[in-house]
Amino acid sequence: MDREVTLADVARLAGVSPATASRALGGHPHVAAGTRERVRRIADELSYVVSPDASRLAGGRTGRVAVVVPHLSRWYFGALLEGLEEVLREAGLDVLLYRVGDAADRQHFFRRLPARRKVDAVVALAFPVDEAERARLEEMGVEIVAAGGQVASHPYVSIDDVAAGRQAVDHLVHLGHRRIGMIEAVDPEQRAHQPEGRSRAYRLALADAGIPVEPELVATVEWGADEGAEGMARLLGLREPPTAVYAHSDEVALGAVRTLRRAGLRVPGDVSVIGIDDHPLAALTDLSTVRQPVREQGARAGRMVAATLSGGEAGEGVLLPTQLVIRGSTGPPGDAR
Amino acid sequence: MDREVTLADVARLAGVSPATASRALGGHPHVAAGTRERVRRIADELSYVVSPDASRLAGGRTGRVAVVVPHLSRWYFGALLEGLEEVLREAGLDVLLYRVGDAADRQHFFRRLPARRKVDAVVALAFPVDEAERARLEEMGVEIVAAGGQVASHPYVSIDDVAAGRQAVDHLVHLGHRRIGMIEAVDPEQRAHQPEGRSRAYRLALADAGIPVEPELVATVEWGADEGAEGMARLLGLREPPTAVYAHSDEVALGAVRTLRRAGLRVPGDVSVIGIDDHPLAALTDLSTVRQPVREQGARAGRMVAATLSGGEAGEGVLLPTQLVIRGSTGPPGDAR
DNA sequence: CAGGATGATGGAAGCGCTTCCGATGGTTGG
DNA sequence: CCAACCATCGGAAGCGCTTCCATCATCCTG
Repeated sequence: MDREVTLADVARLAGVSPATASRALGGHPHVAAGTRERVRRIADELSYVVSPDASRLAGGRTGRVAVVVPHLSRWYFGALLEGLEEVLREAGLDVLLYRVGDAADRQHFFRRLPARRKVDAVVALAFPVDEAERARLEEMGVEIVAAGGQVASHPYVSIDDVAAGRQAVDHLVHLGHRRIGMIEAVDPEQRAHQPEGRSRAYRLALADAGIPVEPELVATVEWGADEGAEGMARLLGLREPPTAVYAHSDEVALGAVRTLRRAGLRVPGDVSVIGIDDHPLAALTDLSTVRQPVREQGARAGRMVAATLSGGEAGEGVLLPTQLVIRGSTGPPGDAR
Repeated sequence: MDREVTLADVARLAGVSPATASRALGGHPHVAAGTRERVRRIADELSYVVSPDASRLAGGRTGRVAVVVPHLSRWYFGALLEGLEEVLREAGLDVLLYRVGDAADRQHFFRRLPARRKVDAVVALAFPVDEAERARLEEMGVEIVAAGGQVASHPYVSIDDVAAGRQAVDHLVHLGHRRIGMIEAVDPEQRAHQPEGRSRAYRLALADAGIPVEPELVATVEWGADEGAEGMARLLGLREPPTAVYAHSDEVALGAVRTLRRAGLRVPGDVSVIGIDDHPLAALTDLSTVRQPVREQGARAGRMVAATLSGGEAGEGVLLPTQLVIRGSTGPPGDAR
């Protein structure tokens, strides 16, 4: 079993001291250009890689980043993670995965992790980080980047939820719908006060169209397809049901569609349905939606992390564009084609 | 910023040397029971946790396990990972995530990771590990556990793919179908020679039922809903199309259903469709399937890892049971209800 | 051309832990 | 009652790296 290649090996081969070798590799100043080159070349030839453990112990970087995510089995989070992981891996950073669901998890996470200085940065995936938590991490010298959700005063990459929601609702309005319902999903595991752009978009769009907002047309459910189905049932129970429904996400919309079919109603003949995300199954089920670039958000967040850790600037927040995708689940009202 | 609690602190408080403290915490022999107790109590009070970095550097464990997974955005892998992560986190182990897709990734992974001794164990999620790779890890003292796929001669937790497939196909046979098609999905990123139990099950079930296997009734596609749709189209193009179709997984089955609907055929009136997995959307779309306990497989794998790392035995392989779930996508042939 | 400033490098300490090697003192058996 | 043992514990040496500090060799300025 061949021994590990150490810094000392590289230094010896390059004819310098370990101290200089370390500086050369770390890109520190006060190292002659020639020396730096030589050390780097030797290191490369030996395919030397610093030991994260030793480095970290001695006060350096760990080469690891924590990724915090509330769910793993939902497509959205998986795709986000996939984009992120790829970039991070290519940047030579290891990904430490933490699923943090409820409040207890959160508390535990924020108390434990930074104290052990296991990572150089944390990426919060669709995961609101509050001010106190942010301060805690900052204090410990850990960088933060958010993807799929904004963190006040921190680099993030996300979509404009309000704009996305408006694309969806405006589409329904343009089709001529006046009685538009919303199935609003809340995540029970997340803190309640999430500023819900998608819901706000609904009210804004209706207001702009001069349509009064009727509270009974808003069904609030927990996130999920079954819950979406239930929300739709609620809407169907109204004296005057909506002719179109805007769902918080595609999974919720898919649930709504099922309820409609079971009720013998045609989509979009009797009721139009639109979601948000462009989940792979949306294409399959011919669901109109607003596409957001999920993998891309993860990848961008990854690049931001890599950039800050290599000394550069992460840049400020980025909002990626969304795009209305019209499929077969939306049409003019009363169009019993 | 309060300093980290170190082993030295614990030792001092307990009135012993760091050496003894380390042994006490590590559960080594040759430590008086009383001393061990005392040290542990003090450590607990101070909520001391060993620094993985220092421990690893000094030749101990890292407290980390690598999880290798070919995909992240598919429900199956996410669910597997969710179960695994939860158990590992509770056991105090950190999860290092590696997505390893194609052959190049694999090679890179197996060459790099173990050499840097970053982890104590690796869990391969639905990821065949070949003999050479296994040997490489073993040689470096890294434990291996597989979930959702067997690894010869290593602890694993999985389902019996052949049995699951038979449950599905037998169901179609029992309903009276004689002309049964199969949409077989292969993962382009995985090595080709995966021993496909689900496909074997098809041939076995037909043989048992005395139905000749006709090659034209087997459509092989890449994994995915769209691909499933395409496979179904192929089957529909046959002179005599099948009256029932067995799909490799629910996503594939869902694609098949879409093709059938577009073709104006009723499910199950004209064609029955069954998948495997019990994907959340299967319930939603009323798809018959064979349920497998996905999260549970991940969790079990996690427990196996935790067990081996704490010195116990992981136990041999475990096959979890699957269960036929009859929904509305399967029915007797020619039942145009 | 001298004195200080600046740049490049090596020496050495030490991060927090594990473990080898001995030292110590109590046991046991002949 | 003494030698041989053994269980228990402390001392100390690193693991591989970063960084502080000291040391020279240059280089500039006046």
